Amino acid sequence: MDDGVELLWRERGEESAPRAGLTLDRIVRAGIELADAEGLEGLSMRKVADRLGFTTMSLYRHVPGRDQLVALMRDAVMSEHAPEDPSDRTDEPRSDHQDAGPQEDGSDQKGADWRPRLEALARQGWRLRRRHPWLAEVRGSRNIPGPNAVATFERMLSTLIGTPLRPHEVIAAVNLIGRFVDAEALSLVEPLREERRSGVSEEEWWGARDSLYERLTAYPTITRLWESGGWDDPEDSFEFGLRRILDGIEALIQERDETRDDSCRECGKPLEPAATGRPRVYCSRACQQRAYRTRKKP
Amino acid sequence: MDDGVELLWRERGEESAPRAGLTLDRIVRAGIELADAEGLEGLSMRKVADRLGFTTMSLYRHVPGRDQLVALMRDAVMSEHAPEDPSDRTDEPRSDHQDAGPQEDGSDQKGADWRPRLEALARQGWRLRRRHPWLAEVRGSRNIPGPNAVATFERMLSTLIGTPLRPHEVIAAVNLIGRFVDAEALSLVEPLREERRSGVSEEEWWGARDSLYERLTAYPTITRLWESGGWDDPEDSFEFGLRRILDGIEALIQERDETRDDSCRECGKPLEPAATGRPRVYCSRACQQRAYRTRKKP
DNA sequence: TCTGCCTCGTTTATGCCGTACACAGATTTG
DNA sequence: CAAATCTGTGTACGGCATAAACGAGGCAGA
Repeated sequence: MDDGVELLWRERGEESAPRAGLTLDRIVRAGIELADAEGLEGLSMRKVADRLGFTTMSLYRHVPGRDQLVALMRDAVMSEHAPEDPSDRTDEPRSDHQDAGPQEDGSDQKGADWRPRLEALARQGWRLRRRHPWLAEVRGSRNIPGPNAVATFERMLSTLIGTPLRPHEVIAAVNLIGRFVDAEALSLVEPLREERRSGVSEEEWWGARDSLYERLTAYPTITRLWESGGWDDPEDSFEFGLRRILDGIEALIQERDETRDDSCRECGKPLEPAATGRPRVYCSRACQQRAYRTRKKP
Repeated sequence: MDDGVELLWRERGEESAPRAGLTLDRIVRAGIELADAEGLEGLSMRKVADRLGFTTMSLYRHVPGRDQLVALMRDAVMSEHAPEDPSDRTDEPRSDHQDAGPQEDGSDQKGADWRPRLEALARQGWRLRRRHPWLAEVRGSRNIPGPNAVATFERMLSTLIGTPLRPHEVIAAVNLIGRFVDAEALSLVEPLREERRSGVSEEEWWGARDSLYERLTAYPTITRLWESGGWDDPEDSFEFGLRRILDGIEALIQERDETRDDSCRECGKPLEPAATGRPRVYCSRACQQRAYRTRKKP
């Protein structure tokens, strides 16, 4: 029954006992260190407790169970606003944007700068997952988002809300990016995990699989690509994928831009064009008002 | 040391003992049934053995270990060429394509039909993963591909090899699609797994998390999207994502098409344009020959 | 000062998991 | 016919999450 919502969203006050004894924070920090070093499957209640010098069961006085510990670790780690990594080509605009909230303050129209903003956020997620690869290993459809996860989500949504995309498309696009980053991160961890477990490097292991490669010569396309060096220095799969997906989203925005007039900018429902005068943008007075209010609020 | 390559690629002959006794095939089939019903984490050697009426350790006479069993299950399942599911919108062309091999037989130029072909293969993978959701749960970077996995890969590559994409781009694009299908499948399984484990439906569970939703009202973009019904009937995330990614690939192909002349069609290296006459397509006589040979071979 | 409760950590135990190893019966091979 | 090989069994180990009962210290009120 205890799902950890309260734990995740608790006020982060001063933990009263600074000296000895277990605290939630200490447990979470130990968990993060452990997972950084050994991956999520290397994270066991025993090991966390050992690292802190307590017995396994002592942890359960502070955390309901392993799953909730992981949730706490996740949110803790998301609060590290990963600083710029110079090794990233970041096309991020230097001007600092307001973190959240659409910026239809007149100066730029219809969120034209969505792409660099969204790209920067995707890269930030990517950087975070390279620092803590186990993040991508946290699976499940019932991960309660903590404050930091929600803030990131909010920020990503806000990049697209100024575009002509319909509400459910904004959400779908952001989810797509999110899943993409996670998928890339996952295929980044897996080699690490295998190397840890086996002690054999990836390259070495695959190199010892000659009997497999011999069979592959029977496939013409694979062989042809092999011979023309397609595997010699492969594309950076994150960069490649991100670009493709952003291009795809851009194409959709373009499409919506051209046919903008037939759907409400606020709720996405189709709207019949006005017979005379300026083309309509909202399907109803209610939507117009709502848009006005939200534009005004923040 | 036994990695299962031989097992995966063994000739599938008549298993000599038809009556009693354990066989690899029986074990693999039992494993598939179990995983279909209980997911990959519900697959244990004990349960497989029980289902067959043998002891746990008897399995190890036929399979080196759990991991290799899973690999065998994977390849077994990939041989089911999933028939058309009428619930899919399949834009697959009706004319049956040769399964493998580039088709530069003159009739169609530069693989213009790559998109429906690649899309059909992605959908086929998606169908397979809906039938056997545990497929997406098989993780790891050292999964030895069986004959069926390689055949699928070959077919996907062959759709793009006729395009102006460079070799490493062909590979990156196919990998992107593959990871996308897996990621979607993974987020399809997870709710199932949670429901199995907890006995509570997804909807019910999230519905009971009021205390979370209240906190969300503090985020303007989320609230705005919520109020305009963005979550009411969400986009089909597989369809949405697939379209975006294919659009992204299409954009890249377009780009390459326009600037085709500056890279070798065979090896992708940049090539200087011929001073006179017809623009060059290959960077060297060697590449030209290689292309000719591979065009001729199959 | 005594009493009862509350917090925190410990001890013990249950039931899963993969699989190493020694053994036994059957079957095949020399 | 004897030896070797194949197949299946039983037991055992070390790992995991966590349930339940227990004990020591602090602290409030009588």
